[in-house]
Amino acid sequence: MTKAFAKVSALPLRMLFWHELLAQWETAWREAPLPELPKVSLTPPEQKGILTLNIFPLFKAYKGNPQKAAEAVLYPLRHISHAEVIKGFVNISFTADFWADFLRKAQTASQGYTHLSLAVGEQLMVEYPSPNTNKPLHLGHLRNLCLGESVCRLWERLGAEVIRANLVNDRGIHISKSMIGWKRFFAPATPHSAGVKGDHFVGQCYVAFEKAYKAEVDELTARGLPEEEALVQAPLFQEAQALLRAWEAGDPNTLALWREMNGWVYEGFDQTFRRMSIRFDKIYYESETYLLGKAVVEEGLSRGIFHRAEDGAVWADLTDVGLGRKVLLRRDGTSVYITQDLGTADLKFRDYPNLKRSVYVIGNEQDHHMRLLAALLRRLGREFADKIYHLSYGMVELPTGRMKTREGTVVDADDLLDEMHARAYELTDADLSESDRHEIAEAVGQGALRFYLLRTDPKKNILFDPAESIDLKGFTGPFLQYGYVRAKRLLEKALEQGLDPTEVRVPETIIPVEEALLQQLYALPHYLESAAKGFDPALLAHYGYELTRRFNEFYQTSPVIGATEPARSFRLGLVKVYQIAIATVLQTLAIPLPERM
RNA sequence: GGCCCCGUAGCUCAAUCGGAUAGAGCACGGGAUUUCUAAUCCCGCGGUUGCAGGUUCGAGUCCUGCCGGGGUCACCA
Repeated sequence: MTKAFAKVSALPLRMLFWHELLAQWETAWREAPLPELPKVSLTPPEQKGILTLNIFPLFKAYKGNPQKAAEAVLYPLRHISHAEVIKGFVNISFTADFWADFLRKAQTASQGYTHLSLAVGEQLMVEYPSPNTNKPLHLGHLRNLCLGESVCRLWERLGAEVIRANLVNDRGIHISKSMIGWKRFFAPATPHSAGVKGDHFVGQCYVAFEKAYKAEVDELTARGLPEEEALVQAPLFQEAQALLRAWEAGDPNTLALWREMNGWVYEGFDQTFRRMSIRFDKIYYESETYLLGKAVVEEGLSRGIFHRAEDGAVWADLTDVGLGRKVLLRRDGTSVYITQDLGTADLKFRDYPNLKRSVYVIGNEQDHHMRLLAALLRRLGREFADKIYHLSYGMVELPTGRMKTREGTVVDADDLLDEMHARAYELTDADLSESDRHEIAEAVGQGALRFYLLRTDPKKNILFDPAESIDLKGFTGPFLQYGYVRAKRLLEKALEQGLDPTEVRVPETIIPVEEALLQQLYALPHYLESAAKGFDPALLAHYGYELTRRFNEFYQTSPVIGATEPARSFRLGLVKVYQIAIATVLQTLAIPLPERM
């Protein structure tokens, strides 16, 4: 093996970024040719090496001789300074030349490092967070917003064009309830006159309705009416239904109030979106798409795909694909939730015919619903049906269980953002100006919250303990932000002394803390790709943490500016590339970069 | 009841296509600051990966059956 290695090490060296290097190796292995290609992974920290080639699968072909298998695998490879075989693993290290070159190139070339071209020319739509307009945003929406935005940014890193779309559920019985709540208990007040943020104001109307409605239901059940009956017969519910019919009939007064109240809500939402640096390229309103859905159902009906029951309701039979039967139009001809989704799905692809993917960021409580949607579109023969991807995420739970409006346990988004800000403010340097302190507090508070919501596998539920709330130490957003700030300040100091991080000299030796950091830095493109393709920002969050842990270890133990050449310039380059990498991670997770902390 | 998701240290979470001695944070105990920001670093403590089988060179990971938790199966959204 050493012999084979000596041969290849004589080849000229050229530093390649992750994807280029692996592609080159794969080509070499295919030409070799090997009975099977080895898997490449990062060498675990306790082992010496950067990359590990797994050659277990080759044992059969090489009669269980690891040395022979390793030789065959290593033969065509370049850039390697050291290799050792342990069991079925070949751990390899890179030369100091390679690393110096890497540190230079990573500073000047973003393409292939912080920006990849794996999805260039692809267009993809991400729909999030699609709120109802009867209540303010809550913690669940925050998880949705963080996930959605991060997934968008991940795909943009891969070179894709991303369309951020929001679907506003602006019609339906819930809006009618808010309107009645306002008429009964708040009119003629407005958010302005009440001094309340618009979405919160409308939320209060809704809650007021629900409270009065519940009182009516209680009274009816006390008089011996079954609850099902009481829920329908309560005067307030009747009124809400009448209002919904008036809305569908286009009653001018109803529409005017509806528009005004939705306007209040949008203004409130926009404030929160702005605070979170979220903007949309396209906003769909259900009030504008639900009729399209009805047309789709009619189409399916005329093509014999759906059928009308005797009572007039329209059904789809999906029992053959294990999804049972599903109503698409009520017996009175009005549309249900899935009806409008059919119309919206069509519209998205009419607006953007070249979408490679249409992503829906929606909680896992709607897994079944999304399966129905895809199955219905497939049945309708929509060729885009398979381009739909449901990014299903788990719910945010409290120690007491689910958040419940009725029990007042809903964690409000705006309140939480304020609380995080206040918490972070306490840790800011009192010598700074008030405006600086608030700017840092906002960045760090949001950083903590966003990291917290992103660090867990999307499909898993999150347990949110309001008492303990969000940490600012340990495995947190501020930990990564702090690493970024440290690097930034160090580089500023170096610049004051006229040091140039791009002038990276080849060090005599690379010490373990440097190599551990280099390994992580090198793997950035790998994590960007995995996180994007898996629609899983948590992968990147963990990467960013591990990266920063290693940076801190390096920072704590190894002087940079005070070091002697050539170590100084090499370390300075290392710090610079770390700064580039951690900034890439934070930006992709949509976590703010504070200037100082 | 059918279907889907989850179950890893006291708590919150990792573990890449099935790979090395299952790793972090919090909490707890101890230590580091004349040096580029200590929101940091180092050391210690902590495990029958829910249970029982199966597949194979190798299983937290795949298969089967149980147990526990959550979701869903609306002419609600």
